[in-house]
Amino acid sequence: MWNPLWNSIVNFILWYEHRNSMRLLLIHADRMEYEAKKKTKFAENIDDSMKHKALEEVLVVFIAVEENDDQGVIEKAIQEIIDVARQVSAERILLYPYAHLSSNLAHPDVAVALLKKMEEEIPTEVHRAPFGWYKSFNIACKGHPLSELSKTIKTSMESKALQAEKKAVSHWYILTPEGILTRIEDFDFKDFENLKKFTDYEISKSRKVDRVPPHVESMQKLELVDYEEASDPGNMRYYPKGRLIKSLLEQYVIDACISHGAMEVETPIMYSQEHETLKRYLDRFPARQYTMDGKRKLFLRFAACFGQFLMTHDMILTYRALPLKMVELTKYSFRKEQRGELVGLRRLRAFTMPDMHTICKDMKDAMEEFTKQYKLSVEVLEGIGIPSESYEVAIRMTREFYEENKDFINSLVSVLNKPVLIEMWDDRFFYFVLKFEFNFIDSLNKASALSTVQIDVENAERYDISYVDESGEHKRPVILHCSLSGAIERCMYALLEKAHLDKEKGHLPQLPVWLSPTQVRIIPVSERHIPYAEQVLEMLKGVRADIDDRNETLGKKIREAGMEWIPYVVVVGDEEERDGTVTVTVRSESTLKHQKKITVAVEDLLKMVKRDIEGKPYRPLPLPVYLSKRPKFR
RNA sequence: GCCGCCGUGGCUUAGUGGUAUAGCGGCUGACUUGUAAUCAGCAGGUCGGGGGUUCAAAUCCCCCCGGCGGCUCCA
Repeated sequence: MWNPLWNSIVNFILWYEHRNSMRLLLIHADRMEYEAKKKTKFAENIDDSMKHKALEEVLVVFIAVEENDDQGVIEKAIQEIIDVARQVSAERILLYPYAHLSSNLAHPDVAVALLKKMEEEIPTEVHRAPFGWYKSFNIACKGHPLSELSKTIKTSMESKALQAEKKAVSHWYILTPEGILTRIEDFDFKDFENLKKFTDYEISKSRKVDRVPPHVESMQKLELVDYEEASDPGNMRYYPKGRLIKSLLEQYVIDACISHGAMEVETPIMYSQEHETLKRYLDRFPARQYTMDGKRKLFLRFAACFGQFLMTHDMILTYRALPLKMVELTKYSFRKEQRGELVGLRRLRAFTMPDMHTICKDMKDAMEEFTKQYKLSVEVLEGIGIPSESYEVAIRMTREFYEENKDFINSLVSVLNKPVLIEMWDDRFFYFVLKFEFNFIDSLNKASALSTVQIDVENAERYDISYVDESGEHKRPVILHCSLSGAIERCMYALLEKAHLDKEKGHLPQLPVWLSPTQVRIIPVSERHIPYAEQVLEMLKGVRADIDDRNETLGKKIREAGMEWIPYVVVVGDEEERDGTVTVTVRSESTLKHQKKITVAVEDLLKMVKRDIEGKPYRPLPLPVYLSKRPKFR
């Protein structure tokens, strides 16, 4: 009898991770007897009748009152208890404060008050064990199917906020560069296949797929990134080549932010769960948080907003400094996304993104900045290797914002000169009034947001951020949230998926040259050509080149260079050595059947590669130069 | 989180009740190569983990972990 009871208590504690909820463990017992032995420092004052009780045919309700529990929770809990009591035909109820059900307890005064309230409001015979005493107890659980139940009663506050969001009704349109707003059911998608896919994805939510996305196979085969079973799902392992690509993208994107005028900062990755301002966020999105319950309860950030807003709160800001931009490359942002949503590099639980915030004087300035960042996002994605044909634009806003700023919205649409998906809400349910996203559409017709900018009209207030205007008055700024590229990992996903889409069109899959781990592979025809290969390597300064010195046939080395997606494959033998040239297979101009081969001077090859990578970050080869010395990672 | 499918050497995989198959990769040797896999030999497996059924489990049952897909969700 004791084992099942304690098992159920332990399971219960392990099972529930929810925050801000009252926790109940209900045991229908033949008999329950307790005795208050000794006071703890939280002990309530009680008369003798409460010190010892023995009850029969009783529903014992072990209760932990949690932080933020309120009247709404109490009502729901009472209803729950009454329902169970009726179901099991219990004659009486015993409320038994049991702190061990939770690691997030309410203040003792609050807990006692709420327990008393429950005692008063339960209509049947009800008893209450004293709060804050060390008690011995002896329970005889009946052991029928309903005799042991555990319940978590969630706060009504939280559910109200979530319910409101769920009620947000979306109106969908397509807006053309000519400024014509059409309801989606009336729009002719004939020439806009990708936009159709995106719209279907957003609205009809039909997402039938029976395949592993292609980028997952690529990221593993190319030895870029892999799953790490020993970690939490969605936390990846990066091999040297994957780390290189990620580093280069990170550098490129942060450079773009800085040359746009942003100040790079760094803020903590973890924050206190008790912090007044941050708490409200947590209440709204309790399940998506990585939390750590040590001596101090902490949670891991999901973006750099917290750190930057807390920093801005402490700053002295005048109108002269605005618009003011701050950026952090978040390594990492943590979001405990639901298990079933994590796929390869598409959605992770730990990811890196440029998170830039712009403090603007007013809505007018915010809109100006919004347009600049919209255009910059186009450039940045282009630079990364994701052209505008690969993604579709969504603009989401309140109806009010649209009605007041039609020309402005039209001007955004004309930037890329193609129709965009519009989502409108009658009321503002989120912290922003306007946002755009660029959504990559993959080979399985799934859409993923890359770049995004939002106009935030709520957080200046929440974080008490203000600036002093020309007349010396304190004013609330409007804040822009911007992620120029979206998550870096997601850019890698998009590049790999794009390579796969190109392959389906008959091209050889490839990464942009500046991101290719090996840019030039030098293959000596036989062992005696290795010294010349080394000479060529020496001349290719500032290029990631390596030498396949393995004891393999030429055919095999060529094949493997191809399977590594290497953009320039150089073969050197007697002829090249004699003439001081190289024979290069240019991947971007080849197909599997017909390879484009050119014989050029080494300097000319160097010029070709340099032209490809101009203006992009460079890092050296992440692996040994000689292939014979390389490990295999999988 | 819920539902479904999956998990065999580093990788891909055969094997549905009698302790396991092959290829690639690795190591050794031969060959010294001219544009997408040279030949031979050798080594390598607690069949994701735990429990159960059975004389006997990779195979059947239960639980857990991990992967994929769907639902839901994405500050």
